[in-house]
Amino acid sequence: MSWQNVLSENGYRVSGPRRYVMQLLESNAQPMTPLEIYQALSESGRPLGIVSVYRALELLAELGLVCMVYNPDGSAGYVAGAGGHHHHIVCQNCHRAIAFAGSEDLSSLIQRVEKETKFHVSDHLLQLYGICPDCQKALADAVEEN
Amino acid sequence: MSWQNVLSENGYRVSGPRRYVMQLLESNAQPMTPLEIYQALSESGRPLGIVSVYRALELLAELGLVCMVYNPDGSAGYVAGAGGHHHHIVCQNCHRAIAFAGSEDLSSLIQRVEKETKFHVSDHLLQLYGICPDCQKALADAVEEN
DNA sequence: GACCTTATTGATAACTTTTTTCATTAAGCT
DNA sequence: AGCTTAATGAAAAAAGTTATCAATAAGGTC
Ligand SMILES: [Zn+2]
Ligand SMILES: [Zn+2]
Ligand SMILES: [Zn+2]
Ligand SMILES: [Zn+2]
Repeated sequence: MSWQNVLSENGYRVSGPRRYVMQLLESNAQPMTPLEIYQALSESGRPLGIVSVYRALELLAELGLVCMVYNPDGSAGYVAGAGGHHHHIVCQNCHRAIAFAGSEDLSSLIQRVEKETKFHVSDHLLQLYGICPDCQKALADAVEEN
Repeated sequence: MSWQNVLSENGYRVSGPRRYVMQLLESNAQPMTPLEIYQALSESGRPLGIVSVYRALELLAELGLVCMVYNPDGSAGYVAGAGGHHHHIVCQNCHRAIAFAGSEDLSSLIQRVEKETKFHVSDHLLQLYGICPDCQKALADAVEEN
């Protein structure tokens, strides 16, 4: 189901700002802050109030159409969400964030921790950090040049 | 090594504000925001500028003595860090955060994702969410009363 | 313990980010 | 095309964070 349909079927309108924000995030793998989104859209001739960016993000996040990605330094940004349970792997060099399916097997870990802490685990947050293929290549080339 | 020693050995002084913040976080399992820390300390007769809270947290985080815990809603707070590689499990009811050792086995997951995405994985962020033993009991009791 | 040096603090102000308010606009429906 | 009302934009308020600099106190020396 397209994000337009998700909006409609939940009784929300497919408005300009929502479309701009969604399309921008879909076209850009780097997580973006509200301000960055506002600036990018303004520069590309899609003037909208920054307030609308905040409101669009709030709604899109609620509907699971975008999600937050945390950087190791604690800063965070939004990326277009893949829908369903998934996680992101983030490049520490170019900050690109790629989703990977949540079919991971954490069950043995979760069982161990449940036994250890007596907690009941029902959810989790997982992100991987590393270097993307492009940056691996770029970094390797840079070394060669020396 | 105690956090006092970590400060000293890195050339930092064990000052009042740093002590206040560290002791508060050590005595409180719930992640706290800078403002919450400031208010709690003010109320308990340890007046300090909120600026000092920010500065203390920045330094303590850099030294790995405190760390950030993310709530499912995107908000975040600081808890006293256990040192070394570890993660937190957070109670969705009382927000208590307990550390668990990072001896988890994510290697098969990481290998799968590396193959899938061609990324080189070098780090990760993992948090579990659930219900702590106390809250399990409290919630069960609440049901019985009906 | 008194004294010295200098890292650290606190108060203020500046700045950034987020939320509120409300009149105006436009999305979706008929 | 016209209607209804959700959604937007501009401005202001509120909240959160960072910068500045004189005053303070931590840690070392005598
Ligand atoms: Zn990269
Ligand atoms: Zn998962
Ligand atoms: Zn609990
Ligand atoms: Zn780990």
